Amino acid sequence: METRISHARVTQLVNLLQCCIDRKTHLSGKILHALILRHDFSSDIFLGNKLVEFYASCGKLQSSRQVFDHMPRRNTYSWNAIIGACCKGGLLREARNLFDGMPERNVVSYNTLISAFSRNDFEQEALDFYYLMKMEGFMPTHFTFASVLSACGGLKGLDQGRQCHAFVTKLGLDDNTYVENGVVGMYAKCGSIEDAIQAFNEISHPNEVSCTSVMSGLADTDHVEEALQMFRKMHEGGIRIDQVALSSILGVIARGVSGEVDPPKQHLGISANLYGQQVHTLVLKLGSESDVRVTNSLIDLYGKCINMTDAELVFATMQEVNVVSWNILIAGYGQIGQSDKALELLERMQLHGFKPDEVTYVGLLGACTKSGDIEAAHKIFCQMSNPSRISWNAMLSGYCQKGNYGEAIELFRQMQFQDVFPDRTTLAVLLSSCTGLWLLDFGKQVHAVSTRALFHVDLFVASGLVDMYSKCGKINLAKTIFDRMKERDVVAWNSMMGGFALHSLSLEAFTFFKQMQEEGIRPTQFTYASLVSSCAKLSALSQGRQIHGQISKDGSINDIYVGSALIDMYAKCGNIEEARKCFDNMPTRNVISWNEMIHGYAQNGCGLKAINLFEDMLKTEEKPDSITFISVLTACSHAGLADMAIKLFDLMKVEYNLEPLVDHYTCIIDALGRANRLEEAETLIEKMPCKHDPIVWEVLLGACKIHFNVDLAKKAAEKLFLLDPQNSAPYVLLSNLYAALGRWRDVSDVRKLMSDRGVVKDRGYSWIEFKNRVQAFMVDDVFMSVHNEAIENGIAPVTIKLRRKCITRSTGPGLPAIMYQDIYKALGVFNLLSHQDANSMTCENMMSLISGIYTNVLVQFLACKINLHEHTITETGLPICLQGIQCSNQYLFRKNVRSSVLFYAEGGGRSLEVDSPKLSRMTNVCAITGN
DNA sequence: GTAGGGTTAG
Repeated sequence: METRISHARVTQLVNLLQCCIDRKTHLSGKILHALILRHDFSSDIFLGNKLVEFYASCGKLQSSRQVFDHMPRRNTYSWNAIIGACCKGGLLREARNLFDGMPERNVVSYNTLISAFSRNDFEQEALDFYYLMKMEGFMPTHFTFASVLSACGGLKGLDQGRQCHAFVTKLGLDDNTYVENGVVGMYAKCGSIEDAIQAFNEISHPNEVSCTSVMSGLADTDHVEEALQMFRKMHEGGIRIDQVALSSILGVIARGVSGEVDPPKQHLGISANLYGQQVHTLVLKLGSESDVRVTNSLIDLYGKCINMTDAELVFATMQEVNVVSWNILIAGYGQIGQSDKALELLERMQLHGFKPDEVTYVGLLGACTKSGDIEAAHKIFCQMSNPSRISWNAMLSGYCQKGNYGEAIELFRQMQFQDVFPDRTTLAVLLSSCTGLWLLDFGKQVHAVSTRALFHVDLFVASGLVDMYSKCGKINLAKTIFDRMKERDVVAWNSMMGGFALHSLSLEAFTFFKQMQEEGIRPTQFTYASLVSSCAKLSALSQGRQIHGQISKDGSINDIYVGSALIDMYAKCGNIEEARKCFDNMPTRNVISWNEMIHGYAQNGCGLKAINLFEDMLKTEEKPDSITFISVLTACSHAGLADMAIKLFDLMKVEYNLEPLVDHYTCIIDALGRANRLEEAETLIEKMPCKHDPIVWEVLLGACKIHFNVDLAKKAAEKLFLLDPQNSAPYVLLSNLYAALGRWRDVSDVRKLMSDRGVVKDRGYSWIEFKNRVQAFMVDDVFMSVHNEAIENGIAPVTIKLRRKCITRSTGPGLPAIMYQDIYKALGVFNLLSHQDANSMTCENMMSLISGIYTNVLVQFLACKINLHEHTITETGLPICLQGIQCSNQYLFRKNVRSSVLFYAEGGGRSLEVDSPKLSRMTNVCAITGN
């Protein structure tokens, strides 16, 4: 009797407690607790369990724990209740300890833990518990799979996810809505959108959860348009649009605007604001404006649409605001570089009692960086008490974006002292700083660290490595890393193509461009800039024009770097009017554009125009830099304006505070040399800080050759023998000077000296654009091997007629043997052309042809053969594109200046840094034998 | 008694 009464009492109390749990009424529950104690019911396990649950539901974890600790007897439910309470309160470690110590577990114990770990972003731990559960012989339920599938999605663990899916089907649990949605969500999160859609289609009654999962999955895989359609279908199909769906669709639209989507779908950007307003209306209609997460998504979208007015408006009318809302606003202003507004918001939020968190500071850092105030960013960074890796990264990338590479590297050192470990972003930023400073050794260290941390296969890190190695001169290493990459995006391709362009591996650049388009990667302005620069290096005008056309269609034409590259390309192809047209059409110009145009005039022998343009530039905001002066000084020397060169040289030092580099001195020596002011040039060299740099002596020697000054030429050559013993240039130059004077004995003496000392003339390469293909020719290489390779590869070989006898007779006696060989080689190339299609030969083609070949004599010889238009020969006797290449190398490779100047000016034979195995691998290469 | 889809940053 007594027990029956107490049993009824207990049931009554349990029911009352359940009411308190449902309504989270703390006070009433506490009164019940008091009642339980007073009537000595505290030994009842069921009541004790309910009390644990009740306190947990009110967020009173401590009380929960107290009840549990004082229970005289406990069962599995009691343990599950306290574990659940800890999970609810976020004390996962505590929950785990309790789990480990409980005498007997059941499926619910596992499910509770799995769910909690999965929801708190500890997906791997959640899976570990799942595997443990199976090992201990517990059968997973639909509750288990709902969490486990979600964990697989969070880990992007497609394989584990598939295994779970299979197991679900095997157990026949695949008809549960939660599990079905779990499967869809898992595939969507893993990026396997086709599987997600298939799983979705197999659901008999999809609900708002299923639809939202697919929608987000579509957006994450750049199918923004389809994601929008999904939302429309959902709306029309009468499926409930809840707050999660609203928040998600706003995120989808925001994605379409923030440039994370391929360019063709970017038109969403234009209408995103409109879409935003439509969903905004829906939010109001459904009464969801009270949900912070929905309104936060809304202000985020307005912010991304650069519609800060509406963003502020929503913010002002929000019923509830949290830190995230403030952060979104700050990021919105940061994105448009309004750091003052962002800082003002920081003050406002603190005034309203909100404590800025890490995201706030990162947003502020971004705002300051964007507005260019990197010192302010650093100040904010210093105020942060314990910056996380993300904040360090934000600061590092701020420095890197502004070109403060040294600071970035220094900051990284500090980061290490603080024991903050780098991640992929850190390494990528660091690599780009190494690249900026050409710190190959440091870059290699970063490579080693990346490899150890297994980041070297990461898309961003690997692209950074490719860029670092190629910009630091290790193009083959760059290529190896590129080849080993598992996935490649447009940035990776751009890095590689930029490397090829930089190293004058233009044919590789073209091949890669084709390949990347075949793989469906859309080129960006960086791609085009590299490619156009490659065209420029080859003087490949028709390819250049084609690319120009594609650029105009693609909309990259207004890019400042693409524009500058086009100017360079046209100028190098001798098409100065078109270069100027590009320059005039540019919506904005920077110092690079000006330099490129001035340089273009200079290299095309339009010295005065270059100087005039330089004067125009001085009237604008843009300040000339070191390179501007190289261009304009080159112009002076080519135009024979030695005094002007000296005047500008002084201006540069005095007015613009620019320290003259070897290149500037070289220009001055060249200008004086061409003007036959050789003694003056010599005196100047002696006074120069860089008088031991071989290049200046080479230029002087070149000038001596033009003006037949044997004494000074000998002196310069002697100097070069000492400074650069393996350089063949002084021997060739000197020998050619003697040859020009008919001093054949001296010629053979120099040749003998050269061979005695083991100096070998480097090979030169020539190339030609013909029938829309760029063909490269290698001098002094084994013609037949390449020829055979071409046939093996199914490339139609081009016939080359060798008419040695004929040439020897036609040019007559008097020229040295070496000259015959050169002419013979050149004519080999010429015959190739004339044999194929002499009539269609354009002036540009011819310019391309001779740009790679030899001496003044030869140029004139060929010029009269094909009636080359008069204006293409400049006052110095060198063809336009020839000078262009000379200058282009000065621009990029200081080390090659010496060889290229000589090579092109005199036919010494040293050429660009092309390694022969690479060249012979080119499919469309032809080589011409010497001897 | 335990479950699924959502907001800010690099």
